[in-house]
Amino acid sequence: MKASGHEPIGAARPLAESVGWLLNEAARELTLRVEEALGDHDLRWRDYGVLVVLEAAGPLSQQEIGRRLAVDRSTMVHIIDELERRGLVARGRDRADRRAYAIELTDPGRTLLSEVLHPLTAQAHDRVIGRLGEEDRAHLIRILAQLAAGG
Amino acid sequence: MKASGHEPIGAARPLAESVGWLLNEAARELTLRVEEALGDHDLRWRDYGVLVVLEAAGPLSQQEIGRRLAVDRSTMVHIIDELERRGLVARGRDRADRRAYAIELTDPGRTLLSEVLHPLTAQAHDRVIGRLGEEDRAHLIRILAQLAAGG
DNA sequence: TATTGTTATACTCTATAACTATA
DNA sequence: TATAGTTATAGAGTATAACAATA
Repeated sequence: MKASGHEPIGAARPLAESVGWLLNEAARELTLRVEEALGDHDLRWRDYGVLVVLEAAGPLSQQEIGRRLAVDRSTMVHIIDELERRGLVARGRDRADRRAYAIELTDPGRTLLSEVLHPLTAQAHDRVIGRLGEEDRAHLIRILAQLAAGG
Repeated sequence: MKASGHEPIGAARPLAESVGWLLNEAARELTLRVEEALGDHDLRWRDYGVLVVLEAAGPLSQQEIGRRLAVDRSTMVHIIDELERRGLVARGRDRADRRAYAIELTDPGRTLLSEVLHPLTAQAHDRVIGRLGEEDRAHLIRILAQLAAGG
């Protein structure tokens, strides 16, 4: 370990200088703000994620939505149950595979998304990353995308 | 809303382009890698956080540690219980306030941190942010610090 | 009165395993 | 035999509220 050619990695650093820590702090705060905003409409971060995925990709099976959001299919059942109960999504049938649903956005779901939820979450985002200059913001997105791509 | 002077914030964007999403993805992956590494020593992200805070700040009360890690004091009890049981921290008494403990790193705790845990977590970090060039890495840290400072 | 640590408790979130209907 | 959805259940993690000792 000592011969790894790196800076002294065992050195005592304040937590506030660790990338991992900072990354988690930033993510937590942003998630918190977004959930605050969504809370007015009794929605969670996850619910919004489902709606956004459907908006971008079109009808998907529950399992496929779960795969994209890293949520187990048994957990997806409850999430879709609730969104369906509120009329934001509908459980259509996949004609090619009758085991699977084709979960789709309803018109009210699509409208809520574009007229209320997107603006709200964008505002929440801005309250956090608005602290950054335009250039830093673009930089941040590019770097994060690079990290995500490597996963 | 329409007259806010912004880009069309209601536009359908793939989730993968949202800062919030990317931030959470990056944080989750990094945390996962770090926990993988710590798991070999039966420690969690939180436990490591406690040790690092103590290493950087010296003896602190349970509540103060919790405040810095955003953990409730009732939850801190269990975390410190376990770390104490394993001899990594000790519950010293705060002479100025006999209600509070002065939680301190033991010598084995300090040694484990510098000889094992710091190197392990640094390696885990590197496996994630090593994908970035030196310049981007510095940039990322600076930007995240800026975000954190604004909180 | 307020605060530290503690305990018991309850709640949220999530995954596991077993089932059904289809494939 | 394998897979989508479902259900019941169990586990982890956490916070809330009340209590004792001390401030």
